Amino acid sequence: MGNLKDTAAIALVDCNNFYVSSERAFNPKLAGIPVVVLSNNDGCVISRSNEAKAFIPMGAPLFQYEKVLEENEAEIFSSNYELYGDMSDRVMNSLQSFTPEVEIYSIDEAFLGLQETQKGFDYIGKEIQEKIFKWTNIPVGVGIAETKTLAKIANRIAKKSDKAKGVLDLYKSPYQDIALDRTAIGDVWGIGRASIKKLETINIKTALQFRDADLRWVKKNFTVVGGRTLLELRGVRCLPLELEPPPKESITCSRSFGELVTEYKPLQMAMSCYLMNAVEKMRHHRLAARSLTVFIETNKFQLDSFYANSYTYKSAYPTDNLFELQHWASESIKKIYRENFAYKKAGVILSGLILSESTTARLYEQPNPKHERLNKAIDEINKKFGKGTVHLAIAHMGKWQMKRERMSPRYTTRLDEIMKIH
DNA sequence: TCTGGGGTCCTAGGACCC
DNA sequence: TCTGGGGTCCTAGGACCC
Repeated sequence: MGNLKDTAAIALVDCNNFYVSSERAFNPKLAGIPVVVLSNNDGCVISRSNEAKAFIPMGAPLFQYEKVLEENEAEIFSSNYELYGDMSDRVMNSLQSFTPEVEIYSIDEAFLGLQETQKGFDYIGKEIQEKIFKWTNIPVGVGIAETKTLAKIANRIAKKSDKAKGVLDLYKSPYQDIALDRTAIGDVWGIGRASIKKLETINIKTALQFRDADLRWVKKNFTVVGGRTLLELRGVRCLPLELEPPPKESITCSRSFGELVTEYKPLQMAMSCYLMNAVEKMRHHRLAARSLTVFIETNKFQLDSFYANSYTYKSAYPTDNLFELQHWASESIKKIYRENFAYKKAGVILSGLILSESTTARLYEQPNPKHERLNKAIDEINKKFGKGTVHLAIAHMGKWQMKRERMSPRYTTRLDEIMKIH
């Protein structure tokens, strides 16, 4: 971390409407028209092209907007995470060619550490934008400033303003005060709904007002987190670039069902399926879990008949063995399942994760070596033939599976779907 | 009929210990 | 009788992020 001290500026590179842009990257017919991508289960709109932003809000439930979408001749896609994940890798790999100081912050965002050069940051920003588009077909915005929080603000303005054309350098800029004055407090990274409300009562409405507020008061009312945000707005770097991804603390797999589930059996099957996903990911990271949480819930929009519960199974012996975890899961579901409820959603959380090679030897119960070999075999097959090729017998399909009625081909990761390009 | 999923960090408060 | 006080660990829940 010491070598990062001389990083002059931080750039935030953020893909525009990332899921929509990924769809467009392989389908030129989608250019210039309204396009939206839906959440799992085709429930909500989670990515919109600029044309679609004019008439549909973020997070809009599809059923409320089907008519509007049709009137505007919008193209609608189910989410295709294999495609987006692969496009994300391409963008992130491309960014590495500009600097080794790349923090992958999310599927569509990265922070870059930039050194001062003669070209100037604005020039570098434009270069990044141009090359990423050339190499991946994904348009990005670039915001540059002293800190992550300021870079976020620069990025936001860069995307909104026609003049900036997606790149804005606010590093030691005389325009910083103007930028902060025009940024609503709720658009500051780290300031959410609850904080907006609290700040309203003392008449703080802009990023500039927050920056110039009393630090002690902010710390008292918004903890150290709020204090950091304030200092970052003043140009004091509190959030360093994290070049190595921090070790995972938990892995979740949860889904809403395509159809409501009342019976025990299909619930158990769904849970097995989610567990397999989660365990596959966990083993991929060479981790083992100390505890497993299972949760179920009915439709949260129907409060009169709502039931939700969870149970956490804990063991002194962390495990990465699917069969053992399957046992933990079934024990847990038994404890929280209630008859006569229509369940809408369920999930599993693996937590207390540690590196699997550091699991302590067991004094009494030895893990079954047959199981271990079988687990390894499953890893191999899934790696070779794609996720979820091998299932536990109990994890077979059912009506609870999610709807994905409008999915595009997985152009980049499935050989059999590559040829479907129009 | 239909309303996503996957994370982290922080704090307060209880249990427990000396 | 006037009911210490500090430390640590754990958990639940809030807040926020993409």
